[in-house]
Amino acid sequence: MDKKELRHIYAEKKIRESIRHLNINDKLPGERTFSTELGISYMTTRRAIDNLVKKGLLYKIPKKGTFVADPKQAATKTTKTKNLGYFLDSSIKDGLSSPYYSMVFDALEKEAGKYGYSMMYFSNADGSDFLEIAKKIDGVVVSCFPRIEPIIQEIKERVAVVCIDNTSVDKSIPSVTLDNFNSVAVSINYLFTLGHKRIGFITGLDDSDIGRGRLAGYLSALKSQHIDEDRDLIYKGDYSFETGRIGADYFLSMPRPPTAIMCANDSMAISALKEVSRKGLRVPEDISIIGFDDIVMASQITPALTTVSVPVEEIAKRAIDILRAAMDSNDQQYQHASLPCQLVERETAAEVSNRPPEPIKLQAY
Amino acid sequence: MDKKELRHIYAEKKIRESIRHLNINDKLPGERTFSTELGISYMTTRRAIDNLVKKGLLYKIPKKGTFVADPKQAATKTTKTKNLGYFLDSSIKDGLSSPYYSMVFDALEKEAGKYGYSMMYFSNADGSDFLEIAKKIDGVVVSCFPRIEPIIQEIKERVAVVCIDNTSVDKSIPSVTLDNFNSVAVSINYLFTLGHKRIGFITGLDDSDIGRGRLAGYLSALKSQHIDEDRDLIYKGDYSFETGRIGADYFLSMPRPPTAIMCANDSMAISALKEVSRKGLRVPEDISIIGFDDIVMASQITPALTTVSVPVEEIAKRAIDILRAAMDSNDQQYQHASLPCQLVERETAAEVSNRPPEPIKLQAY
DNA sequence: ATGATTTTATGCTATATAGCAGCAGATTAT
DNA sequence: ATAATCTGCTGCTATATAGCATAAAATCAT
Repeated sequence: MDKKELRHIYAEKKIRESIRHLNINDKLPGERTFSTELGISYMTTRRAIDNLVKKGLLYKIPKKGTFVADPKQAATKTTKTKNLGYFLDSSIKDGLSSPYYSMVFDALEKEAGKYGYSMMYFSNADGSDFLEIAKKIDGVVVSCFPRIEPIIQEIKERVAVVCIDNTSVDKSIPSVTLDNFNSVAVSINYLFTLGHKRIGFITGLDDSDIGRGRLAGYLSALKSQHIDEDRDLIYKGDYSFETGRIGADYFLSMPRPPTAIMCANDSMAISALKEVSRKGLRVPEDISIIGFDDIVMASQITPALTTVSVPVEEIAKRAIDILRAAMDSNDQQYQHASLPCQLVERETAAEVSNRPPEPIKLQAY
Repeated sequence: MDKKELRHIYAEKKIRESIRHLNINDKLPGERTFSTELGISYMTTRRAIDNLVKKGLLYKIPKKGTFVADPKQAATKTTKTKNLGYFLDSSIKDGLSSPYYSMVFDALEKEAGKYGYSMMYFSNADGSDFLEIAKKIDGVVVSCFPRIEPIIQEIKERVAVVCIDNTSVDKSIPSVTLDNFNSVAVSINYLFTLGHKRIGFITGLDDSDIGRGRLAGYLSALKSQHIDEDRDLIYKGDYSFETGRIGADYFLSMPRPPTAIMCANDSMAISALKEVSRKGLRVPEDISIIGFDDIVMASQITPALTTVSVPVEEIAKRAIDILRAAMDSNDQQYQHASLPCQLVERETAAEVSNRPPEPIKLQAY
């Protein structure tokens, strides 16, 4: 080390050399590693790294480490807002206070924060000016539903877009979705292993991948067991508590009710659960119920809901990754990820009972 | 100098004080002057000054010195962003996916949208740069907690601020809060009319108005009925499901358990409910439970939770009103609104039963 | 006295140590 | 085997000393 050369400049050079062979997004060794290797104090080494970050050769994820940056993207810089949006169709019941979407938004905010982005939330209330909105953000995550597709296409012209939960109709927008089909199929098979043969299904809306995928998973699982599809065992819900209750009511009033009910989301499952027990039947002794989403409430009600857990953090991570890639290099890639979900066995699904449910005894209210 | 206070923070405060009498554009004494005066090292003092520069109270002419800045110039945001923020302390469990706060945020977004504002969400993750954030918004709603008060005071210098749920310690920030005291008192009185005399209370945290107000309401109601305060009937919770469960457990293991439990929020109430029924007791036949917040889940569990409904929309409306006023005219008004809440009678509170609860019979899990 | 030179004051940079907090892997206890 | 606990790593913050550079002030030589 040249006597006159400043330590941090020297460190900078050395670090630069030693990362030459690394690839983009590779993680650098720890800061103290460089420090001891170079025989230079920790803070000075750190400073050298910080300088390289400022110069765009490296980037940091706070608390995580330092990584090799893409030199191309360092060059491209327009005026960024450093804001990302989350767009939720107003037809979603309860908007952001709906338990599933609030989990998603919370996860997005945490993930975005890692890269210095702030999250905005937009519901498409009447009179929303999407051109104005687009100016406020660099990219947007959309809980995509067909009915808002025109709006999304409009936004797409302006900022990076990624759909979650559903894909766009023409697949021109990258997406992070769930393996709804297999998740439900696995759940139904689980009910089979518990001895259930008559399994009711309360659907979601059939206007989206989610609703269709979950129903298809149900039908496919039945088919794999050579059980004839019985339209009477399918109740058309819309994810609302209301239809969960009515659906349960409908099933219980059948001459031969199903011994298990799978619901396309947790809200309906919880509502069905409530209705079933209001009718004097016990869950899971008399009837098993499985939901979908694993909202916070699911594990906390009594009995705790057996349901399909959705990898919300992973969705957020992927979505933000896609947006960052799209924002940095202007070449949009049409990637579509479909994430697996996990059946969580709790207390609302059990072996089918041999005797039929007792006659219904309405409680007075 | 407080032992726990950071040196540079302390220095910042002191410097702030000592420049109060100076006029705009006056030159400050040298950095080393402050340093020796305060008995704090030069670099630390320097850092304090740099912070004040960042905050817009001072400005520097390189190599020349530091000068007093024009506060108006710093405060006056030239360009309106048409964004408002919602700031939630990261110590809040589950962040925005916590049911109460997601309701609040949703209501804020809807209300803000009426006036053409978009909502942003900020949690104070490590490394958040509040000065950057302040640039993105015209005003911010803060779910105020004492532990983030310093941050809020900092934000206040830049944008309009309103606290909800709690007030700021020095009351210098307008607020919209709840009448926690009377709401709980009314609930306890309601339990009295149902014949309950031994009423347990699971508290929230006593670091905020909310927690203290709700506890005070409980104590006051007891007093009004000339019931001696019994410390054993107060369990210290923290709003989490965990403490709800443990609290219920604690009460049930008493030689003479209370016949009713009031909880400082719904999460603890629901969790307590679950624990009580897990122990083989029935709600409300054996024990009554009342919550607070009326989160979405409250009306949907079985049995539906009797709870105190919080006027979330009204909170949002008032908060946005205050922000709009503050943003328009630059004269901040120190108004403090306290909104009444409504006891919602559902299924978890009923007349006290004459016979004591049956012996506890643990279910196997 | 005036220009040259040295000193000093002052803003700023370079470099260092100490310690915290979160996380992960290792180790120990149940 | 699992849970609980410890330990060490790692990124980060707080605080400090040493010393540079420049400009003003003081000193000095003529």
